[in-house]
Amino acid sequence: MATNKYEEIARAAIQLFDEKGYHATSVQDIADAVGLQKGSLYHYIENKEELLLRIASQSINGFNHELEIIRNRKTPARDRLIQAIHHHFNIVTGDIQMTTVLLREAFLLSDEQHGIIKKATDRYLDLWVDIIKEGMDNQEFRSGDARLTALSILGSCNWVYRWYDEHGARTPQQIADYFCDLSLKGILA
Amino acid sequence: MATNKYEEIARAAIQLFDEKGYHATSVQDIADAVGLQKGSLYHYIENKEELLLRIASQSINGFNHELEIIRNRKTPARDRLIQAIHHHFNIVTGDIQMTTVLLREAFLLSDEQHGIIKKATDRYLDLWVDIIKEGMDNQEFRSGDARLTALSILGSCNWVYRWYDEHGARTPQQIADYFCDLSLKGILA
Amino acid sequence: MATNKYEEIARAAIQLFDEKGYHATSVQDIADAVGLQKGSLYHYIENKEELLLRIASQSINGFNHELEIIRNRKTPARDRLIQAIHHHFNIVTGDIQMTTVLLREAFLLSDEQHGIIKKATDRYLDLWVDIIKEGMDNQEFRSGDARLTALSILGSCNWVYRWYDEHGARTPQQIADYFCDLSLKGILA
Amino acid sequence: MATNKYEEIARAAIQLFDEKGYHATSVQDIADAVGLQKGSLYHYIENKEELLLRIASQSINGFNHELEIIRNRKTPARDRLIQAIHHHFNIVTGDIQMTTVLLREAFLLSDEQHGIIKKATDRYLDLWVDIIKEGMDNQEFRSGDARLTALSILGSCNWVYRWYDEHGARTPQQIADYFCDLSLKGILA
DNA sequence: CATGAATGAGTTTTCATTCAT
DNA sequence: AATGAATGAAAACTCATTCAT
Repeated sequence: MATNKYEEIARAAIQLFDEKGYHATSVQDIADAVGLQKGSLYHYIENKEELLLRIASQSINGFNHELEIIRNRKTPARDRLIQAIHHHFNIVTGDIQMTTVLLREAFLLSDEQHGIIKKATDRYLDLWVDIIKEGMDNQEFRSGDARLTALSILGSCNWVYRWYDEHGARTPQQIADYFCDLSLKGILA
Repeated sequence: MATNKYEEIARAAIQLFDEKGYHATSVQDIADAVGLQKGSLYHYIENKEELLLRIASQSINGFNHELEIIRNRKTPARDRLIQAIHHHFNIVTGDIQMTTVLLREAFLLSDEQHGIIKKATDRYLDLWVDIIKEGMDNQEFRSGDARLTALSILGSCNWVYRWYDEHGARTPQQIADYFCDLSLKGILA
Repeated sequence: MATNKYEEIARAAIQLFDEKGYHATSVQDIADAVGLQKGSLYHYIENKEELLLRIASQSINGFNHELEIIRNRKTPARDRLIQAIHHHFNIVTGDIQMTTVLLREAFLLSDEQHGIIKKATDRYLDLWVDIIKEGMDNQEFRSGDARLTALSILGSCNWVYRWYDEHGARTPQQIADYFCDLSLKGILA
Repeated sequence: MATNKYEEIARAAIQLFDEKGYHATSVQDIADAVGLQKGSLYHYIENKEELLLRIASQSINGFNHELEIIRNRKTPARDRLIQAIHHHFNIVTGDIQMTTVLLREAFLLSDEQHGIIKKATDRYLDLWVDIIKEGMDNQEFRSGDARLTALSILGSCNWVYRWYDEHGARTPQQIADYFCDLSLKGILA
């Protein structure tokens, strides 16, 4: 399944951190999941915390990478906002466990390591704000507080990790479309 | 300050669980915070998990109690939705630490105890759905998937616990107003 | 035997550190020796290293305390040197295990903690140097390098921890007398 | 530098055992120091303990070999004692790290292996005793307890490993001369 | 009500050694 | 000769909980 041992370990850790939380997952649990002895894990990871850091980093980098590209497109802000929402849904629903680790467990890192993640998630928010601000500036969007608007939309998109069910009736695409519509037009008749 | 010792303990626990997470907070930490010996805590709590359960229960009950009332009012759905958002903001910003414990730590409870919290939070969502569905039925709101709509609005309101800063420029009231406007009318010009 | 639990633990540790060395002695070994569980030890010590530090500190403080007094006496340097040698023998032979820990194991402490011991042992040497220098100045002793002389005499006295046998034929007093004679008059006929 | 790989490994081990002690030095540390993988070391050594044994053996054999020759010379005991002291200083100051390993770490060997070293160091003491006894018998030296005398002189010479500084003001030769003078004539004016 | 000693199971991590390649 | 993955035992330390006083 996994292309190499580290990936296998990280995948097991992601699943366990998602299910039980970082601290309730022992190194023994991870070792059991990949069929290694506890001690052998340390060929692949430096320690448990570094493993969490790598997982969280990989996750937020995935979010940032493409949003960076979307932000820079020369298309209407409205189109880019829709792309941003779809992109976000793709990542969250594509690996909901890893997203959960990022959003719920990363704060457990030591200040220094958490700072790395914090910086990257702040960057992610900034990209959303950029798009919205441009839309407000060119009057595609009603004027307002771009940051608050971004926090509102991003909040509803982030929350998805708490309720999305891959066996549910709707595809991620459909849900994302619905969320786009709500964000753009609101709920009033 | 605290009206009794249990309240004092719970308050210390809330603060510590918020800062460091449930598992990273030791019973010793809590004891230190209230100036008791570890052993003495057990006169007031049954065990650490029960303490978490009580905190989470108190929190979600606070959310549910008034929303129950709001839902039952005979006023337009639009008004009740606005009240729901304001109510939510009041509770989150009124005790952001307790909200954090509810939203981020409660899943660490054993299945049985987590079930209690899960049922109550599901109930909370249902109340939002009820209001929205009524608005859709009487054509105050555009027709759509009331549950998805509730998840979207509730998501953006829940996320507030991650970024709200009591020393920020805007009052909770102002932010809530802004969020109501966005939910109702969207961002398009 | 021991007047309190910490003393009991320290005594067990001294004996084990002497026999097997600090690193070859596990916390479990110490716990076994005093009939406690491993975890219970930590009511009395902060950690294993602090235990070593306390033992080494107690030991060197014992050496320094009385030599300080001897150095300050207004008696001939020769008398004080003899007292110093006797004092040293008393301490070494009175608790040869603790002396062994001080002389052989203290360097294993972290730099910071070892620094504390190093400073105190340097002080001890200085006291010997003081006495010898005064003897050289007032011509009780042949003139020479007081520090080298001190290192020579102290060296032969320290080495005692390696060979002294409490079941041997001579009492510490007798050995000390013999060493005094050698130091003062040499071996030549 | 090293003539072969084993020498290189032993040299690295000597340095590390001196700095950190035997148990605080991991096989990994030694491997790192010589630029090999941990596993590769085992082509050159049987195990860590055997490495310590070989180092300690080499060290004590160096001490014994020439003292054997000195003891057997047909020259006055006084001359041979002076040669013994100079010889000892040459070895200690010529490789103070190896001497440290011999004097401070060898006791960590298992009983059987430590026995080998113990026998050789006992032999070394015996050679000193022989010389001194001959000096006492032929009245070059004052009569007395030859073994105690040897322990006194050897002690001050051994202690050198604790304080000798190759960047110090005096050469090993000068220090040895000074120690010879003290041993022979004492410190009294 | 409060203490603090004691527990015992648990945690993460280290490490000397082996061995197939 | 060299590697590096794997082991398994052991290390120091933590912690929620109990209970006699």
